[in-house]
Amino acid sequence: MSRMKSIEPTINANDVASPPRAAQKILGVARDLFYRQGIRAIGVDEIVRRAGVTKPSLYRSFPSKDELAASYLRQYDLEFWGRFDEAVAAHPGDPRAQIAAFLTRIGKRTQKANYRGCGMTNAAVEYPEHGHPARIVSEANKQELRRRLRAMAAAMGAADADTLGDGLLLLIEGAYISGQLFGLGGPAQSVARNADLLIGASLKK
Amino acid sequence: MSRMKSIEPTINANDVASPPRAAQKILGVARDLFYRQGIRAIGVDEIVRRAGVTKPSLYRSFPSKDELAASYLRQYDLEFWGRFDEAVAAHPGDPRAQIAAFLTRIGKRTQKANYRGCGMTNAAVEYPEHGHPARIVSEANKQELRRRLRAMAAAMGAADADTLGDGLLLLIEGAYISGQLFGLGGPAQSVARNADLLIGASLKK
DNA sequence: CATCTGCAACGTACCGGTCAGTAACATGAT
DNA sequence: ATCATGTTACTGACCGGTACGTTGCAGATG
Repeated sequence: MSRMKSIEPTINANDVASPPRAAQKILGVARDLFYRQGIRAIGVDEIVRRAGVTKPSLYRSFPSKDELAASYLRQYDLEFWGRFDEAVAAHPGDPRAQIAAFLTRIGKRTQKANYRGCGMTNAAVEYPEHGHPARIVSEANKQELRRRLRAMAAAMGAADADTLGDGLLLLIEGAYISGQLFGLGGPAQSVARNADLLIGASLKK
Repeated sequence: MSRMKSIEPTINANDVASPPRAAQKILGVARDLFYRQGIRAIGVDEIVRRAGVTKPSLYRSFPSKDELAASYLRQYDLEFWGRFDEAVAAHPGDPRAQIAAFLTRIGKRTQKANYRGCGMTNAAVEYPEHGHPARIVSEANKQELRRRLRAMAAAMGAADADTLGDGLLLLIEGAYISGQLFGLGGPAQSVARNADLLIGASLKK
């Protein structure tokens, strides 16, 4: 804090538990490669090569590749809820509009090139084994999403809130998958419209 | 055929265009392991070991592991359309009931232990690279499914048939994924109910 | 000031195991 | 004898992971 270098923010000096610089580069590269090509498809050698570091640097910051994948997903989780809460905050007290905003955004993202769906969902598909570090993060994220969607469905006044919340979750997961299965012009672009139809049908008593 | 062991049905002798006995054993084992654990997670050594054969036997019948995976998916494709057409045939001329039957069956399957979703969908997640043999089979299956769902939506008299067809596809894909993400009691069990609500909302002008 | 010391972050070089794939040979039926 | 099938034994590349030496820098010592 005392010395000023004007330029160079010096990411974080030694204030609190500074992670090694290499760790951040590794996580950044791993995040990119894991998302775009899959976790199993990427070896640690390629990660360290692209990050410009070496393997021991990776294993000093992460106990294993599986834990590196889990770290990637934990960061993904944070960003996911950031986007979700953004949509929620944009329409205070109006859960239907919140869902619409969130799904409209998903629908648009699925139409961008190199879209590869949800990193959480993909990781769970790649690692079906129960108890895998990456899968644990993924499952926790999905269960929290289910909880929130059901709560929002209840706040909308749905007759069967749990069914509507689950229906919205199915549409969302379907959009993630369809977005990477079909390219441009795929079914995922209609996720917001279909969700709105489903909500309408679930509200009318 | 001469010797009788009383027990032992001797699966198929050499009747017609006999594919090597080993090839069928290999494909059977591969199908099981690929579906339950993922294609990338299973090595060819484990396949031949569990099939009781050796590696050259595999590579005489299949040009590569990727092509073996594609063969697995082609068989999966056949069985998939078998189930689909079964639901269709059960309700002639009533596409809404056909969809309901198909989705009810999916909803039930997702609640069985060791359910791992759709082998096609999973393979596409495992192999994001365009042009991969397994992915080609998977994409073709999904595009045909989309075409049929849209046609059925049109036959129902939906105002926007393409949107409804795509919405049904999103629900189906969501059920596949949710079925393996959440265990028992997951959102996938409500897929038929949500689809029916969506259909109802899409039909009423 | 110059030098030493301690330590964290880094790189070199390597480990055994497994990956997909293959060459060369054995077997068994016709 | 021929030919499709099965087997043993191997390849080079890559997997995740590690033992160990090197570098750079902070603070202490003279």
